[in-house]
Amino acid sequence: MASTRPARKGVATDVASQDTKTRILDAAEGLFMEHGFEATSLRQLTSAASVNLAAVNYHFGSKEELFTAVLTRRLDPMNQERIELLETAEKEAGGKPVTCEKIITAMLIPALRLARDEKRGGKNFLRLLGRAYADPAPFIRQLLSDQYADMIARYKEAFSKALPHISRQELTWRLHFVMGALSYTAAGTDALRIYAQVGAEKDNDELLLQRLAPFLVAGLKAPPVGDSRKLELVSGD
Amino acid sequence: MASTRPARKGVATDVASQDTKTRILDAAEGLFMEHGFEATSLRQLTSAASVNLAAVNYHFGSKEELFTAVLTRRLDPMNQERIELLETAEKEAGGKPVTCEKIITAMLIPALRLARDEKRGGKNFLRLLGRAYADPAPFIRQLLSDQYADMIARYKEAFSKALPHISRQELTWRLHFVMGALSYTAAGTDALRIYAQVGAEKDNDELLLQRLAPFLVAGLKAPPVGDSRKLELVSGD
DNA sequence: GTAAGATTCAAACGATCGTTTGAATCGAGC
DNA sequence: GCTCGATTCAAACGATCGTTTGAATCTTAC
Repeated sequence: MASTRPARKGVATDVASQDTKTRILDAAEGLFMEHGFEATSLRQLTSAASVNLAAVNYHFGSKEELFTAVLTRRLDPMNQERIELLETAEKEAGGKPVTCEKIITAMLIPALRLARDEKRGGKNFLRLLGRAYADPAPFIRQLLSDQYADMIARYKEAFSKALPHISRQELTWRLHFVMGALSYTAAGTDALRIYAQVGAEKDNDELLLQRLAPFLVAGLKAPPVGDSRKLELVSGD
Repeated sequence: MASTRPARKGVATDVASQDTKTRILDAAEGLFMEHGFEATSLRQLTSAASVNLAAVNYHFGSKEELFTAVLTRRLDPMNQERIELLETAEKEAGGKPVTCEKIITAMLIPALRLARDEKRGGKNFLRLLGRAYADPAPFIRQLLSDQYADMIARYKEAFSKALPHISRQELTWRLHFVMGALSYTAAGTDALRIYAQVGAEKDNDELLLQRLAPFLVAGLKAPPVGDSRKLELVSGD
């Protein structure tokens, strides 16, 4: 019996298992998105994927490792593309700072492309990702932290050059807000049913990002607190 | 040996059950926040509350109804306070529109007050609320929709007067982004461990909202898309 | 064909889940 | 005293969970 991991041997091993593994990953992506990690059972998952119940533990080791695989499959390339787009923009700008708008755009485009690629998860994955952001499970926190560390560091550096009047500390917070609005929007849980009034629109994804980008850029460019006066915490003049 | 409560006995029925119900609600608030709804079992919950396992079903009917009670206990007063603060600001402004800053402040203050009131859940509840925002479970979606409908409608009206150049449709989206940044920040799952650099600060809550408010105000005031030119979706000159 | 390993399969494992039950216990009103 | 409704309690319900097992099946190399 294979204790932890079946050692790869032949060529056919990978090809044959790839099909089963992919079916599991696809089914898991949809079900984890729809019901969450805990509420999705391996039985309904393997049933939806038309594979045997034991296949998950055989190919991935455990339910948690399957979830990790589902996330990394899409997240790794997306964040890689984000970094590449940023580097391209930096080269085009020569030595000068990249504009705030272009940095945000570089950040949003890979997410938009992923949302549009129905063959590769489409909106489902972004919704799953949005959920994962709010999940306190340690293995999820660790996973996201690892996956995002490089990308966030690069973008923080770029924003710092584009917005020299914003302190690093302030920028850290604002990037946090940006990721919050982005992940919440991506999750699209429609908490307050506000989509009801705009649901008739088509091609929601591109339109969504075209609305989100100016909002985020304006927030990032906002004058720092305490510049002119403090926020008034109590109403009154 | 029955109860460690020598408490006063008036209407014994209500007082006794109130105590048990409150202990259940308090324990549930912490555990749901920490592990989520599905991952929290009634056995660990009732054990933490020092009540019998059957007490949850006796007092609340089911696990889902308990979750609903946990949320509404804090959410109802908080949103009520939000509406009252907004009405106060509107009266102070006479017939003129309330400024965007004051509207946002009226929205954030009740959340800040709740986060500070350790006796009534404190930060734990806001984190739980942030998680609930990203949960796709139908009964949670319905609950939040019901709880927020009035408040959101009132605030959208106020923002519409303060920002007459922003279309209602655009405003709907931007309020969505605002709620996203707010709930994500409130959840405070520290997804990317960005707090590490600012963790030394004290009184994080007030400081947090003082940073969040200008960010959101700037985003709300941003010129609408297509005002001067479209967002460039591909990098170029 | 045969051997060896990779993969699939049905079945069961022990554990834990939310909920229900019926008796025991409590407090208040007569 | 007693009754009666409200509450607590231990115990069990049936169901479902993630995981493991060992044999059956398939694939590849000789």
